Amino acid sequence: MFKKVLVAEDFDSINLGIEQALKDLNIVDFQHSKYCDDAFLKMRKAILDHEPYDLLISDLSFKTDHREVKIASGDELIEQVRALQPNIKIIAYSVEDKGYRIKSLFENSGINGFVLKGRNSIEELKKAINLLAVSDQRYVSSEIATVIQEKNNYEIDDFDVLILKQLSLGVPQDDIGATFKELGIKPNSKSTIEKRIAKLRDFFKANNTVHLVAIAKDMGII
Amino acid sequence: MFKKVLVAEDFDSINLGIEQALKDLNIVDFQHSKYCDDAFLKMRKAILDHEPYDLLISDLSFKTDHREVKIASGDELIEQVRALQPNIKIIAYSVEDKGYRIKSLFENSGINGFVLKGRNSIEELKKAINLLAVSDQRYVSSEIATVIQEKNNYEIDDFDVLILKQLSLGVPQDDIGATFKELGIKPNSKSTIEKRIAKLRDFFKANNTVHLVAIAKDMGII
DNA sequence: CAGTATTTTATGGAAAACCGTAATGTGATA
DNA sequence: TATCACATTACGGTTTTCCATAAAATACTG
Repeated sequence: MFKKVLVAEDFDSINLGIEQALKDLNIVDFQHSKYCDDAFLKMRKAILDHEPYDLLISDLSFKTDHREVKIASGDELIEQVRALQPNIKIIAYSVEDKGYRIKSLFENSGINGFVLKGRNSIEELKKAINLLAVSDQRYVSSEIATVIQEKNNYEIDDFDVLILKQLSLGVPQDDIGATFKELGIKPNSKSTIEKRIAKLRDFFKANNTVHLVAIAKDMGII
Repeated sequence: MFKKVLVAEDFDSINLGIEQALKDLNIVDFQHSKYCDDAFLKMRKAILDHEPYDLLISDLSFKTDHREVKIASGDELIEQVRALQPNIKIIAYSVEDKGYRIKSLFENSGINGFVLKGRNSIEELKKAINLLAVSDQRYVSSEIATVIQEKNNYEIDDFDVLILKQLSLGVPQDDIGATFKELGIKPNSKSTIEKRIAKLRDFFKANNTVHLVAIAKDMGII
């Protein structure tokens, strides 16, 4: 079982819940940080003290407040921790349920487990901890397991996201091409932009561009 | 102090946190429901048993799952509970931080307190409980207090929200008028719809309608 | 390298959105 | 009832978006 655990989570109420889970597993040596920066510093200090953590449980989104921070999101924290201490096990504990996002966490950020916050998530969290303590398998919340492997033949790429973002900022289609040209982004003709937007409308079954942006917002793509 | 408390909150981790807060206040008679429907049934049963709750702590948004529900959101739950048992104290405990929404909870749904989930929210929750137990004052999280009284000279009304909602659903401006006519909603000419949208664009400093809907989504108005 | 497919760009016309202005309707007031 | 203020509707012209088609550029293949 894990010997030393760090929890990065801003909400105090959830921290109390996680704490309970850890106690149930007889893990007594744990700390938590309400800011990513703090968490990272704790990780680094523990290494210097030759008492490194062997598990990180991290939320993904952190509220912003008066305090200025270097690491603003769990995504960033996880990536930096992975770089700092490659062998540590990392569990993301979040409400995020977009396959697109979770897949990326496994593939790009190198998490070992993903637990979806919800009605039964403390049990899931315990399961994840138990599994990762003894195995190098991945753990994924049961609810997510199906979502994560959905292969929508057409994958939204970064270019699509860029366009959606511009649209949501109120940039007219004509100007998007110009903006891209300035930024050195390759396809940038009015025509191509139009075509992509049409494809996105089609893909998301949106009636018009306003609808498209509303959907993209709902899905958290932008 | 409150004798009997009901907590409506779907996340188990947060429930554990709230539980801790109640224990700290020496409140031992409390239950929690992970679904609004359950919460409402519990409230009703308690009245029939002549042992009604005297405090409801409710989240606002509940995840949807396989289960079919009548009451889907904390907003609805609160309104129905207020109708069922007018004298009960109700605290909304949520991440919602839009002044527009919170104001409406006080004015239309009749909550007595609002506590914003966050890094120090359990303490705030305790304060709210302590205050409402002895007084009929409103309690509002300190962070929110400022936001809530911002008086934007122009108030977005229900008609505006209706239009924004239609737009976000992909209904073309021409058709919105027609839709309103069918529903018997009064101003419904193409011209008026146009004018209102223009006013909203102006108010939110949106470059175009796509931008407007993106902003409205961000602000949680729709 | 020629030939073919795919992507990007260009173009023009139709539809929708945008914008100002004028006409009409409605309610309050004296 | 007359008048004023204001909201609603109507209308026309301009801009932007939408959509189909075609040309040009690029990538792929034998």
